[in-house]
Amino acid sequence: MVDRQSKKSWLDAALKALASGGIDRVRVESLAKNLGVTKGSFYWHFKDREQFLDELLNFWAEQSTQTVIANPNYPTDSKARVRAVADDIVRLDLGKMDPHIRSWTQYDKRRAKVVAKMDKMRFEFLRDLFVAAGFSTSGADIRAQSLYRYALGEQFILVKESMSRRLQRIQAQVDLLLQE
Amino acid sequence: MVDRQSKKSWLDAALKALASGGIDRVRVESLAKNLGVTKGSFYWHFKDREQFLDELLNFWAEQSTQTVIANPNYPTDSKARVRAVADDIVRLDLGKMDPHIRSWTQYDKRRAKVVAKMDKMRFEFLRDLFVAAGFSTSGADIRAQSLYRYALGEQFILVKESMSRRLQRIQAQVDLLLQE
DNA sequence: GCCTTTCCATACGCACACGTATGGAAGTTA
DNA sequence: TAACTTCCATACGTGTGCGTATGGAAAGGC
Repeated sequence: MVDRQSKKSWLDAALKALASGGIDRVRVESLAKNLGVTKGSFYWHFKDREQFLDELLNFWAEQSTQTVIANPNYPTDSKARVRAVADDIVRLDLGKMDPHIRSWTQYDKRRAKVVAKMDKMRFEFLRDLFVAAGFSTSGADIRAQSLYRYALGEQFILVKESMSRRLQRIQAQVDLLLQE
Repeated sequence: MVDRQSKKSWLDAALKALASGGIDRVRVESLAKNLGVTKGSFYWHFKDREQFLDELLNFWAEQSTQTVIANPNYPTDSKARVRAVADDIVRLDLGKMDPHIRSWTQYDKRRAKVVAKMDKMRFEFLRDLFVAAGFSTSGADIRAQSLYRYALGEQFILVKESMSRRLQRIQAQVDLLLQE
């Protein structure tokens, strides 16, 4: 009658809830209602809400990593690759829920570590792109820092803009970073 | 015995709570406990929590505006002014609670408007700095967008870094933006 | 000194959400 | 088919937080 749930289906629902309004919308009974089950299911799959939120954070980290970093379809030309990645960052709304994640984990040391690790991974991914494009270590560093902050900031700007304008803008930013 | 409270003391406490863990830490009874009163006081000063949160958002907007934009002590030299502002952005942790604000208001259209207005003000303030530094309209535009996103992103990076390193980095970023 | 206004305490009802206890349905194994 | 495992429903206790009703203390006006 009612489909059986897996851990993943709970985590998927939780990610959606998180994106739609922050961590305090990730409620056991609310998710259960969305999934068409009761919390009896939840407490069979998970110990409690805290442990569930831990798994949720790891789940988010995995997904975010694979979305961009693990994409195998980028151009081989190093500068074109930077542009393609920048494009994806905006287009995929990669991390439209970063504000929720960060607002949630900011003062939770254990969880902040997971996010810090993500930041490190993402940054190093970008830095390697600039290194491949011929910049020195320090030059690639500052450019990667800049681009990553731009990407993060992009998600928090609440001014409405068209996608084309946002793409155009990040490309202008990349132009600035790639020059000289 | 107990000091009488004003609207402002409630809002101050709420801002602190917001910064310390997001909007769901802004609870009437919790704030009352911090202030050493009961919620009887709260409901005398405010209609309900919703209206209070509205006032809180405006309160935040005012404070954020005055902290940097209304600072009268910046250098007169246009490029030095950009550097001074960039310094303040990092040093004052201007908006260390932007993630909380944005996670909170993202899908609340009415409140998102307030935040969007803030974004617009901040951006225009930065853009005017670059215009004063001699850049064209479009050149100042892209640079201001870049710097603003950098400043926003700066608050969300959870990697621990020393203040001096952060200052050094944003100055390098400004160098990049000011060149040519 | 009395009255009014300002501000807060106390007590209550209510809704929501967590976690647990227990039973039962559906599938699996023997 | 009987026993066992997997997964979920139901019901309950508890805590927390919102909002209201009401009384009372403190301060100023008359």
